[in-house]
Amino acid sequence: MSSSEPPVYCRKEKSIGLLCSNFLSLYNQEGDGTIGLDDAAIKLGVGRRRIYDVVNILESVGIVARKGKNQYIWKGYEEIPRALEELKEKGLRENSNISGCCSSVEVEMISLDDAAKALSGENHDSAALRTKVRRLYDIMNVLSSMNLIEKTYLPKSRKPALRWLGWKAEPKNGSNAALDLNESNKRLFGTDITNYGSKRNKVDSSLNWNLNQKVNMPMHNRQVGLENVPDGTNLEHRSKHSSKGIVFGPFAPMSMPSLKDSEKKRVIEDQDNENLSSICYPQYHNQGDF
DNA sequence: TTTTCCCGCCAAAAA
DNA sequence: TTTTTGGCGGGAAAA
Repeated sequence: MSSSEPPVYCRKEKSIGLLCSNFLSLYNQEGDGTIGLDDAAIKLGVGRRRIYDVVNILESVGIVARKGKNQYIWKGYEEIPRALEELKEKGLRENSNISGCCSSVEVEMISLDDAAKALSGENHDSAALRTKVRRLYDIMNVLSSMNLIEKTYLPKSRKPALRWLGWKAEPKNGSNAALDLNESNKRLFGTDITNYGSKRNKVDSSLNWNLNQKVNMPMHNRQVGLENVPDGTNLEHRSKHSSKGIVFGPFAPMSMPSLKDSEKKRVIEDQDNENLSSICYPQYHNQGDF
């Protein structure tokens, strides 16, 4: 009758892409550089499982590195080129070429199911492929939240695809060959709180939806007001703490090694399964480090 | 309807 | 053993 709160469960507010953005915003200018998983989970208002999702991908890209149990360290965005290059080297080393695409060593755009196909080797199980696609969505969302890739569609087939964006180091403007991700960025960070403890199908309408407002903004000037939801005990404080105005650092600071047109989205394949050998491994094998 | 993909069960590695 | 990591797929929101 009277009190009719919009009890709509909004799925987008719980996405890992958003979680990744918040994670990066939170730990970017931490001088300490230490990242505790529980701390991150609490501060970002999600369960530990979701932190693993984000952190694993960030690790594969070099932004963070595992330090120990429940401990990661912040490496920074400048590690991205190096990490991607290593991933590519390893991918090329262990696998002559990827099954599926055999043109250049790098592709700037592949369809989703081509990627899933490549990740599955010769396995043509529809179930396995579907699982792969699900993982791919996860990875795509975090990588695109960092503007490393972009979700698009094939021009011809209208099928979902990913395009490599990277840092636009295009020596095309005639200026210095430095990077310029100033205005060429397409998809930008969303900045919201990630979780407020509402379930999937049922919503607790007893909390305020305090969403931040900046969603589209170049990365250098991105500012986030982080809201911590302390394990869902009292989430009744509205967004008013602007004290934590975090400015998102530039993606690639200043001294970017001259990365050629290499570094493709090999990240995805590698992080998902590093062994694209002749045989198909139905099992994942994440980072071979310790 | 199909596509997208969040949630969390639960098992494999660590501790 | 307990705890930490993280595959994996159900199934519901979104398109």
